Amino acid sequence: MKDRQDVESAFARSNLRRTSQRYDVLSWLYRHKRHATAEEIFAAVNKANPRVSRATVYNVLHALVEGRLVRQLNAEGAARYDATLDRHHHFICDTCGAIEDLEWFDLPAAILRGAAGRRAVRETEITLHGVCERCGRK
Amino acid sequence: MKDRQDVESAFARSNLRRTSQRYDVLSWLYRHKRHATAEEIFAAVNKANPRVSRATVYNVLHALVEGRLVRQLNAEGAARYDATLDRHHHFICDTCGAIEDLEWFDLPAAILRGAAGRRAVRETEITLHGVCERCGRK
DNA sequence: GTCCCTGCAAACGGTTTGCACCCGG
DNA sequence: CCGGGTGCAAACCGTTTGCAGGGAC
Repeated sequence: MKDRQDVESAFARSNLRRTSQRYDVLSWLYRHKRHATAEEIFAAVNKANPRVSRATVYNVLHALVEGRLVRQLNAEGAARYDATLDRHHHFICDTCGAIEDLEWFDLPAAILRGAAGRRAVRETEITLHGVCERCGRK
Repeated sequence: MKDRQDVESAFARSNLRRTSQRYDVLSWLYRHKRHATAEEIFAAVNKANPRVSRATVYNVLHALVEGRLVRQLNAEGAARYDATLDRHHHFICDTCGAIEDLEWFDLPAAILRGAAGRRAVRETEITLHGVCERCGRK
């Protein structure tokens, strides 16, 4: 099963201690939808394995973000988490609040260089805001 | 004095009822640094005019965002607010957490169109993450 | 064996709410 | 005068913390 290998190799790559709770959270993120809140993750993972507490889900998410296995997205209300299997940007609907993924594209290098000046850029985050297809049809 | 005119004309443009609390908040945003949290705004405005309560600052900020006079930035922890006198992007330092403004630049139209598909885009938000000049020098 | 991780519950910070009063149009 | 805006305090929700016990390496 592919998921399991992905999770194990992610731990191997990352120098993070592999605990069952970390395994459960990361594997859930690989298997489920992006943009989940910590609370959603806690509910799902704790249901499957009650040996995972709320505080630990928060701890684990921080560790995974720190180890670059998971990406944190600051939205209104609660933070949202994505396993970083592939890079992508986001679209947020003004009307219904849905967060949709957009395929990855690069900011042209010349523009990026001009904008960044002397700062060292690690990541470019692009979020489009507007009206999603579903809301636009009404 | 220029500020006052800006604030008044912003209310005229926006169809928002002009109350003294709204005036105080918007005028403070015009006169002070960007990226202030609601709490910072409350502290400053309430000090100058105790007739402004915390709840009202939150109400007012929502109304101003709704009326497009102010932009809301979702960062870690608390939301941050900018009066939208000019458009700009942001840089957030991984090390010290500072939020710096970047001059406005457009995402090339062809790229934007490709990314958006059929969605109606109202705004493009670009946030660069990395290490700021000050932290990079250490 | 050591240190880091975990579980629990209490605390915390930012934000929202309910309701009576007030003021702008 | 009407309807939306305001002040206050309590409630709420997402998140963090302190500490005792447990598991990874």
